[in-house]
Amino acid sequence: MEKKFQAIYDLLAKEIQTEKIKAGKLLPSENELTERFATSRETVRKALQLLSQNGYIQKLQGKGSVVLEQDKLPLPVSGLTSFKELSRSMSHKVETCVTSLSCKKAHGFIQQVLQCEEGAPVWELHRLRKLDGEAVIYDKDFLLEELAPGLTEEIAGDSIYDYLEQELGLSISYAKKEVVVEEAQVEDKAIMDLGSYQQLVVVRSAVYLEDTTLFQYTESKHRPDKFRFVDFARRTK
Amino acid sequence: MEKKFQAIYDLLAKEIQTEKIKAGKLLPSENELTERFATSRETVRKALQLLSQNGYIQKLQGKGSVVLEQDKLPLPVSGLTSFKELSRSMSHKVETCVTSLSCKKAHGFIQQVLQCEEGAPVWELHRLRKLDGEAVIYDKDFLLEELAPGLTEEIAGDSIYDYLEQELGLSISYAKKEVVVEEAQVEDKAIMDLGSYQQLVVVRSAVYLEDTTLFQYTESKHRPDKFRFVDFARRTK
DNA sequence: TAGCATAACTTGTATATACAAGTTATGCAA
DNA sequence: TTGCATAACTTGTATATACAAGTTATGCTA
Repeated sequence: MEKKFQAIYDLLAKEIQTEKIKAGKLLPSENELTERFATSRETVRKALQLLSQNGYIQKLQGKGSVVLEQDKLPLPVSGLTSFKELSRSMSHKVETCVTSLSCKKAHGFIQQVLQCEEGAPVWELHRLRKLDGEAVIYDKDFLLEELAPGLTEEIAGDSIYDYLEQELGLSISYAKKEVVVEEAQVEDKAIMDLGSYQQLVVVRSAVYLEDTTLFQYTESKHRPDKFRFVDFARRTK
Repeated sequence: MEKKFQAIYDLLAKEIQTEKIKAGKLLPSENELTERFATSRETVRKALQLLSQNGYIQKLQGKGSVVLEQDKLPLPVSGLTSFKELSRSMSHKVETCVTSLSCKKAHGFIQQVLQCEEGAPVWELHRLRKLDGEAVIYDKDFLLEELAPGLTEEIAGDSIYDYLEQELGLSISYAKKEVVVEEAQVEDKAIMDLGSYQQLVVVRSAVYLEDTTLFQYTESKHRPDKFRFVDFARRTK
């Protein structure tokens, strides 16, 4: 059985997305929702909390839950969205080209960031991302071989996250991400359509599994004019 | 009386920060904490949820709550951190210089983004941020005059958020943020120490109050080599 | 000893109840 | 009509209980 609060979340999220409930309006009260879904108020509140965290609604004590504008709504919560998802929201033609996939022995920098044994087998995956025909993003992924033994070029060309979660049953838990601007290297210029750009936006991210082990390290280089990062931050404290 | 779960959160967060509880170790179980704080399990769970959201711990069903590494812990949750906070975590000399503060009548673009009446009074605040003596960040803030009537240059030179929250009692609720790279304008080059850089990282953010009204719009231009954005994303769904 | 079922933990979900705190509409009184 | 107390909403916090689901250690059995 699917979790109840998740089901309520999905249903309400869809109603907001399809504008069945319009922005600016109030959601039905917690008590009404409790009755409608034949559940307890706490369960409804968990669903509403999720909606709030993901930018669908804004809760106001004493008033109710206001539905927020959705047109500019950023992706779930930045940081774990794949290129595929990203392109779905923009309306562009997207291609992914695997330029290399090899299994190497970890050493030096990679061994250090992945926190694995010296010489442990590690997938090194290079992917070139094209947006409307132009090569504008270059990804280098490093992931532990023992955790994704069946990786192939075909799989890698699709969404890696989908493969990890659906096929391997690994559940990705959280990611740390850093965004900086760096000088384009000679090899970057050879691979990507950089035009006269001399700098690249570099996104480095570490993906952790549920057991807190570091699983994947990615360096993603973006042509500056095609880079866009959207973030939705909520005040917690 | 302070909220109980918040108090528990503060206490545990401090213990993690001061490494009284070390990274990699498990937190006491929910039942133990319930007893220790003489409260109910749900209250403890709310505190733990906050700790998890802010990257202090990682909850694992059946095992417990693992304390995460804190050294690389990014700022609270990106998006609402002020320049002052940012500089505190890095160890650099920081200066803020208010280059202009004026109250203008809203029109055109600004009237549109702030969603206010044509001609409504709006503060326009320009600030130059220096890092170790170099002018590397230029902020333009626009905020509704009626919500911050007593703004002065002195206040603006400090942290605006502190002023809004502590002095005016306004509670900031959430912010949308966009990060892109754009060509440096002639006036940018005149104001900032750009060297040979031709592009700037531009962060545009909208700050909302609890009643979901847009309150402040900020455009922050960063010299690319001094820009760094850190994000901590947690899988929600 | 080795293997395995099980007991004893852990966190996750769902329910019910009570009252606090904030907002809004009602309706009485001046 | 105006003003104000109040009632009737809303969401927020705190508590108690029950069972599900996942992990780990115990200890029995072969």
